Amino acid sequence: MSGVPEILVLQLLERRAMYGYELVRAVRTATGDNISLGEGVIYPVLHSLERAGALKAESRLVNGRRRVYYRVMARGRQRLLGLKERWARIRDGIETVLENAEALPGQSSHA
Amino acid sequence: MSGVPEILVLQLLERRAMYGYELVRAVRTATGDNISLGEGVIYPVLHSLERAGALKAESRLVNGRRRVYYRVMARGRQRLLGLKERWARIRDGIETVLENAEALPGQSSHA
DNA sequence: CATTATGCCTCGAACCACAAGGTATTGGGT
DNA sequence: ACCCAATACCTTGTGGTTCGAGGCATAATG
Repeated sequence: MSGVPEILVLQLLERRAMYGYELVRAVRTATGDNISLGEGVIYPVLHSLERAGALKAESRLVNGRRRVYYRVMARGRQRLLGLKERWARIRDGIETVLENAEALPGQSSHA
Repeated sequence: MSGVPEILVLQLLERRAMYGYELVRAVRTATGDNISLGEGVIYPVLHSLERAGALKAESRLVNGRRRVYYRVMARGRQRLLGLKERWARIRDGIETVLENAEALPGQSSHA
């Protein structure tokens, strides 16, 4: 329905290349602690996006530890655009229903 | 992640009792054609909400056809409140990421 | 009398989310 | 020297959501 993990991953990677473990923390901080995705979500998303040609992986060695950096390819940017439109429709649809529901019963004060 | 169908069903039923088939069209029109949920989504949601005590079903016969009307119970209103909060967090989290992403790279023209 | 619309439903598949585990290295504490 | 936390990768199992594609039955329309 929402594709929330994908949209977050793609958008964050569009700003700069990151590796999975870093992305897990980035999602939490960049959403103002509103959304938190575990490694069990991030890694599979990363792999499927790479298989789809949306991301390109590059393995680097830093401090003796292996990091797999991902950067967005053209196909990933396209996909992000589609997800954004889809997201806007869902958001608008829900907001419309929630607002109309509060507007009808009384003149109310809203929240 | 989002619980979009549930929140729509609960919110629409809070305004007035409806039956499943009616709800399918109500979702489409109330969201301004932004969201469309099939019967394969609506009916299972209705049933699980009823099992959870959030909805109460009442079968009526109209024009020789059977209709199952659902209305929201106290537990359903509570659930809706929780879903709304959850929705607000997800929405804010995503909007934050999407906006910051466009604000940083260049001054851009946005879309 | 056949097709459409109404109205209910379920099933299989795909996806999402998470906790829990597994592997390996670095760095700190004691 | 030893252990444990943090870093960094990964998968697997379980459960919940969402979806499309059907199946069933009656009423209205052509």
